[in-house]
Amino acid sequence: MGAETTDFAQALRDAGLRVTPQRMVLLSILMGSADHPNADELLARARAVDDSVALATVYRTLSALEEAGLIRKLTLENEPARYEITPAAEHDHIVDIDSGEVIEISCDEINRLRRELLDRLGYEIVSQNTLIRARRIRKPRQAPDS
Amino acid sequence: MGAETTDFAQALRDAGLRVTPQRMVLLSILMGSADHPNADELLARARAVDDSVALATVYRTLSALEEAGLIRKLTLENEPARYEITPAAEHDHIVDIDSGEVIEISCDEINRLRRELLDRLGYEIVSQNTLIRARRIRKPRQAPDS
DNA sequence: AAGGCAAATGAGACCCATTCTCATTTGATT
DNA sequence: AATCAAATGAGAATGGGTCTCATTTGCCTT
Repeated sequence: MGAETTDFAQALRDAGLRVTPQRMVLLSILMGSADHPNADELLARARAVDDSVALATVYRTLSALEEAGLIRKLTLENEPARYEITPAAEHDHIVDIDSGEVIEISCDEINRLRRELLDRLGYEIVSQNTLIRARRIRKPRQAPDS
Repeated sequence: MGAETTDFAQALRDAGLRVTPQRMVLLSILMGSADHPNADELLARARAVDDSVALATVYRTLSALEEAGLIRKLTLENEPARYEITPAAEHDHIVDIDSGEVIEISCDEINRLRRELLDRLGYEIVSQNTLIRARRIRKPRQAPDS
């Protein structure tokens, strides 16, 4: 029993990584985060659970999880990188330049066009990262979620 | 006269910036570069013309030129930012993960879709940066330029 | 053409996100 | 339980980028 816990441990093992409390904590924090925390924020949240976690371990774990494809790193301009669980559906990110908030947008059509375009150029996409800096001008026409 | 030289000086003045030899050198280097140099490379190229240019000036000038909209900063993952003259036609960038080369792709259709999508969410795009890490799989179907 | 002054520069100190080192601990395997 | 490579904590080191400050220089005024 303890389906989620087992999942994390199994996911780590499947990725060829040892199961350590630090990795379990970080993975569960990321899995349970609706936002996109950076390394410092992750350290703070991890320490709330296990106050011995070191920043170096956060970075090492994030690198390992990223390499294993379990999480994704968002490289922003002029601020530390943020992280998210690898999304099932590919999506891009908007950074609200006034609030600093990061919003996800899914865009299948854009992704399809991009893949086609790259294919025509003889490339295969390894990863892609679209960062849109934008300003809110009004309420959305329709709720983005649900 | 010297149309280009005058153009650079005028562009600087139009942006509310003083015309200095350092800025002229950097602007002309960027204008004449087909690649996407980073700050160190720009320093080296600038010093070939005027060996007193300082790295701090390169960064300050790049910030000023970016703020003025004359150039664009490309924030990459795990490597220093690169710069390019603000393109007439908006385009995205492919980083060839094997060669490190940066390739431009224009994608009007993608840009249109993106603008529409953001508009529907109540946002106005301030700037956008798409970075595609890709691997060459074969020769392009058709030459990308001309 | 000369003077005045805010802006720009060069040099180097500094900042800060991230990585590295190394002594110690720990997970997995036998 | 013993073994040992992998992982960790703590703090030093790295490196891209920014800041400080004394000096220089555009540009404006006269």
